[in-house]
Amino acid sequence: MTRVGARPEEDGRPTLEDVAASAGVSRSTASRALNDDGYVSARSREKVQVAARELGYSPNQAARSLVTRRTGAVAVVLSEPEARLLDDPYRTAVMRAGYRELADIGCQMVLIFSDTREDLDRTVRFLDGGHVDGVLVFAPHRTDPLPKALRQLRIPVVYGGQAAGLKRGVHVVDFDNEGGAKLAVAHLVESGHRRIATIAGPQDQSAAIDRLSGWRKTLLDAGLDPADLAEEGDFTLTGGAKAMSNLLARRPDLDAVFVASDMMALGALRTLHSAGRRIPSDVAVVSFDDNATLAPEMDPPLTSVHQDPREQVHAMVETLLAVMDDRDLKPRQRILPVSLTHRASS
Amino acid sequence: MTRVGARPEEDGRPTLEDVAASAGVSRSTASRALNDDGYVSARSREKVQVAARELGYSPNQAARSLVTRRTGAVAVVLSEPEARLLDDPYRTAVMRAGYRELADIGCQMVLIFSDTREDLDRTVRFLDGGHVDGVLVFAPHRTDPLPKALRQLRIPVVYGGQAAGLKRGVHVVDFDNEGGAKLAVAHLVESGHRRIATIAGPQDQSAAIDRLSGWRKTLLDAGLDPADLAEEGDFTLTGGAKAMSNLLARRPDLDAVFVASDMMALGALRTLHSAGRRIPSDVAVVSFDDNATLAPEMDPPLTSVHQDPREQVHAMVETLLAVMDDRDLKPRQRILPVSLTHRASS
DNA sequence: CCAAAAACTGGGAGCGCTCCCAGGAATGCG
DNA sequence: CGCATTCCTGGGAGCGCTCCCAGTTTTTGG
Repeated sequence: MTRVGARPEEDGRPTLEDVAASAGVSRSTASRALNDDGYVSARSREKVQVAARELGYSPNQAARSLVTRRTGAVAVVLSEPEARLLDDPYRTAVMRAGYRELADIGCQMVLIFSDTREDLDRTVRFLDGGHVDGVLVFAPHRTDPLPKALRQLRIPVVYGGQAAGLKRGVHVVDFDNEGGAKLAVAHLVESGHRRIATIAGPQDQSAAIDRLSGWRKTLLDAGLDPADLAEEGDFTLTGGAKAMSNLLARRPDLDAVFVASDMMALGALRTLHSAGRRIPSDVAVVSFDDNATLAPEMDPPLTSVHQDPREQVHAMVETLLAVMDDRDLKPRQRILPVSLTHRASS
Repeated sequence: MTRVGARPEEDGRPTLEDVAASAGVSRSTASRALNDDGYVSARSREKVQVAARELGYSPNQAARSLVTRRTGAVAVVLSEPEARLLDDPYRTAVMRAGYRELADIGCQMVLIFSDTREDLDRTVRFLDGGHVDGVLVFAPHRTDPLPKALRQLRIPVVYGGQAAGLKRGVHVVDFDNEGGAKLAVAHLVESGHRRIATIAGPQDQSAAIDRLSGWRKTLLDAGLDPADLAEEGDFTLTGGAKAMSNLLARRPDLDAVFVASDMMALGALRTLHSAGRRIPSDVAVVSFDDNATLAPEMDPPLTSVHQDPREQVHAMVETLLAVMDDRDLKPRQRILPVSLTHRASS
């Protein structure tokens, strides 16, 4: 067996020891040079960096995290039935935002879809296995068993939106859903509308519940009657379309509708168009999400309650870092403000 | 300092040594029992399992992968400009499918969005850092510098769709884009249509190019003239709508259109509706993707060329496993067949 | 010019695991 | 009953890294 060179040839991956040898310094010095901490002379640092580049060195993460007890990875868990997820542009935006925000702090995102019962076990096992330093969880459904299962975790967890069944003791970053709905409906009231319907989201989700209650409260405050004017959708396009036709059938006289998501609004618009209603003159429409690729692109462009996924994830990461810094930080509940983006549909 | 118990209390995480001690066996035996390999007596195995459960033991993955040289993770890289990605339901489906398929073989998916120039460096560094055992790459754009950069990787890579600028030497699983387009257009020809337009995808992507050429070839074979009947979209809803109105302006006499994606078809339908054309009697529409949450839900439901993301990812994972098994497997180019799903739009 | 401080270096220990190997216990068979 | 075979066990080495510490060199300043 003829083998050229020393260790690096063994399996193609040079180790820190190889770099050190090639640079003519010790492993310790090489480590200090590459992580630049501690005292290293400019000469040594230079030599080490050159050697590392020449050998194509990249540190073995497993070895590093074995001793540092840090993985440099954060999990983002999306707990939602499959079909929903595909349809929900807000979730897509969240993934993207998660990736960016975590990259900004030098962390890798590990995306986890948790849906079925067996997913739950696997998810918990994974998260508890030391693969990641922290977890961001989106589990909108109130009956979701995941949040309870996550209590046993030994790593920091931050929730995006209310965590099912865990009022206290967890870190949450949510949007002001009720406030946003009030904003939207108040705007419709001020514009002179009197028969303001709503297409609500599924009432097993806090966000949907809060948006519905915001609508109801604002109507009552304005002395308007909400009876017969609410219909529940499922946050999908077809769900929105169906809810809209139900509403039209029941209350053909409605003059405005507050829709709890952009996607459902897309469906509602389709129904309104084929029913020959003009927007906003016959029926004004205001929705919720203000998704960048949906709301402004519709016909007509939608007035929508603006919530920025990036902002939410940013706040979540901020909280996560705080918890990693101080393990028994007292639970933080942050409610982010929302605003109304005014467009042609109202 | 009063401290109860032994090591486990130190930082809350019991080690294999702790489990072994608690079970009254050696570390080696405990390891064998938990990974069930080698010889372990039923008695020992039982004791170890009980101890592990009681202590809430979960193995330290860093330590394990340090010695096994396996991480149990596979990266899925999506290289695409931000805006595109949000809009593209096929990509969402790919993420989901990737998660499922990888979970099935006991691997964790690490999702990576690579978009900007700096992403590229970070991505390569990460992939080469030993975080993952293999990579699945979706880089549809021909000018994308990523595939070239990935050549230096020391771990297996499999591409979904043609890899930019790398004809040979890489593993690819693609769909038969040209064949699918031919299927679609042939169907329109057989139904008696003669002025068959197309809304193509961006011509910097292989898939889009192949679909366009499939359309062209089929027309020529049928003795039809493709002149003035092709318009380029960008795979988005609004892009599809715009392309459709351009086509209508140029060729008001068109009687069918082959659209290169469901999303663009959604836009095209909108334009056709507001132009008062009836579907399929005035204009027949056939699209590409057959996305489960789009094609069947449209008005009318779309005839579409069916390609299953799950099938593609499955084949990619299969290939990946083969390469991990045999590092210098000769490059595999798999082309998956597609079929036509017939619905009301044609 | 010399002691103290600061700057720098290398070796050793050890993170928690798997794998190899030597040795002991149980079992088989002539 | 003796010996080979299978079964089972524990100890040791070592994966590649970081951190600690002791030792050496350089710089500082009275």
